[in-house]
Amino acid sequence: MVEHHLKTILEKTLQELSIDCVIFGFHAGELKMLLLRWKATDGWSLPGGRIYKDESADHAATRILLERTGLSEISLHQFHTFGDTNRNKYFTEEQLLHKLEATFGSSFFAELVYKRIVSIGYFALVEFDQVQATPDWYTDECRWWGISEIPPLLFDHNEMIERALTALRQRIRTQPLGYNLLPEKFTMPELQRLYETILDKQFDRRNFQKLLMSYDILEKLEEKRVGVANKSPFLYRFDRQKYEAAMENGVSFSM
Amino acid sequence: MVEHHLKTILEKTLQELSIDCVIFGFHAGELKMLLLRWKATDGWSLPGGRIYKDESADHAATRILLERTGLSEISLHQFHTFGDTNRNKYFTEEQLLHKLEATFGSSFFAELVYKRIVSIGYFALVEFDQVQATPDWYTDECRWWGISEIPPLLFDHNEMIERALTALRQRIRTQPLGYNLLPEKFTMPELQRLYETILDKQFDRRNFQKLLMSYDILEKLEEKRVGVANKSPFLYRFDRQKYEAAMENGVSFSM
DNA sequence: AAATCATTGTGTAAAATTTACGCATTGAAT
DNA sequence: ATTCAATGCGTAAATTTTACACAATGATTT
Repeated sequence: MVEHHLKTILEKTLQELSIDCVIFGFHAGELKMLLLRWKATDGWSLPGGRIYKDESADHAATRILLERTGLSEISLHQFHTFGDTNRNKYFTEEQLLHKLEATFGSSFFAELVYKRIVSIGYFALVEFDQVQATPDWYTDECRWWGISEIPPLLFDHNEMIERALTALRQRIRTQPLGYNLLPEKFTMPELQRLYETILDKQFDRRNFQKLLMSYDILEKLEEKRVGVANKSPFLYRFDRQKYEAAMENGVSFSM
Repeated sequence: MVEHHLKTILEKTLQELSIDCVIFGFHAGELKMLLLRWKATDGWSLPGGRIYKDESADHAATRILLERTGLSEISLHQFHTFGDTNRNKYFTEEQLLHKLEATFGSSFFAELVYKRIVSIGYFALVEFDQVQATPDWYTDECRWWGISEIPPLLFDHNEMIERALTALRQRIRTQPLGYNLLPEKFTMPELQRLYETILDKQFDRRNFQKLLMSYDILEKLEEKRVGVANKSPFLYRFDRQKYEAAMENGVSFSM
């Protein structure tokens, strides 16, 4: 089964290139990302895949995101291309080949997967509860990991996550963030916690609110979040149009 | 000759990937970049090349920069990977194939070069006068073009330049710039003109000087530029150590 | 030789932004 | 009924950014 799949895919896709996606979610006050456990191993990796011969790299990334999460219409950001000759950074060659053989059931196929491949890295921000985490044909398990508990991953995927985070942190300084990452309605403290988590920094809630409101992308609703401890906070929602305008024109998050 | 070279190279390099470099220089108050004219055609492109099978993408970019300019020890920045299925954006398929045939002397090789290739884009900043502009084995001419006079280029290279410029403009906001782009000693107005050219914006020279001096990367020399019209300006030089520290820690160019 | 003039060197006040911080209110939990 | 942690709202201080003027220089012109 796995062998058949691999053979078919190898024929239809580019041989020297692949895609890897860092899919960020936000839950329980922590930044999380989706990881996959390779069949019959304890080896984890980022969601990734190959590029069909008649498919653009961007399309491949979008397709992979859809396959792993069920989500479409999510914007993906290409952040770096990983072109080292040996991208097996953490394990020994023997360890990695052993894992690959366990997954693919033959050393022939393991070698094919092990050979030099350049990978284009994309990251995406998705709404945690909307994700239907779905494994690959070569993975047993697909689940969220908190950013602080990520284990040593296959290939150079730990470095990929580092770089994706750097790119995200760079991005948050000039683009609004939260749409697709938070539920439709959210409170100001929730939005603040998202920013604080990504930048690993605390903000004064009064100044944070002032700055975010100055972007003119938030709509304050009549409703409040009920049933929560203490004073019930107002709910907010992004104004789609204004949010997109702010993406175009850029903002300056300078806290 | 060209055919032999192509055959040899095709064997030793990755088949589906290439590198393209946007090499920026600064001269006569204008931002310039190196372009190559393909043999026996009027078609211009960015300097580029293939990646050897045992060579990292970064190394290939460094090597290409060295081959075209004679310069080493220049930092290259990967800014985007171009993965569309059809990267011939400006000419018709017929026009492009015609040019490639003129260069390679056979439709067989033209087709090989025409097929789908994903390209990793790098940009570099170099000192204009230090560059020994050297053509490829498949190009007749290598020379500087002012940014405002760039013609329609082969493949998607106009888009590449746009993206490289965007990346450079992004970069200048958080990293110091000028080392490797200006001669060793330069005046404050010269440095300012560089910033103004890249960002296409004018600054107040007093505020500019104050901000740049606040980075603590410049050494003011005793000397002045002589023989120049009007009041002779002081010369400055980057303090290599402090410059690199500022690259690490980042600066905030907020004018 | 004197006058001209474009360019450079230098400092300060006003405006805008960012930061710091206090008190009243709410509503679940005690 | 009281407590208490979290929220809503506003203002003063500090810092940063912006705006701006006049003296000095030295090649060029008269």
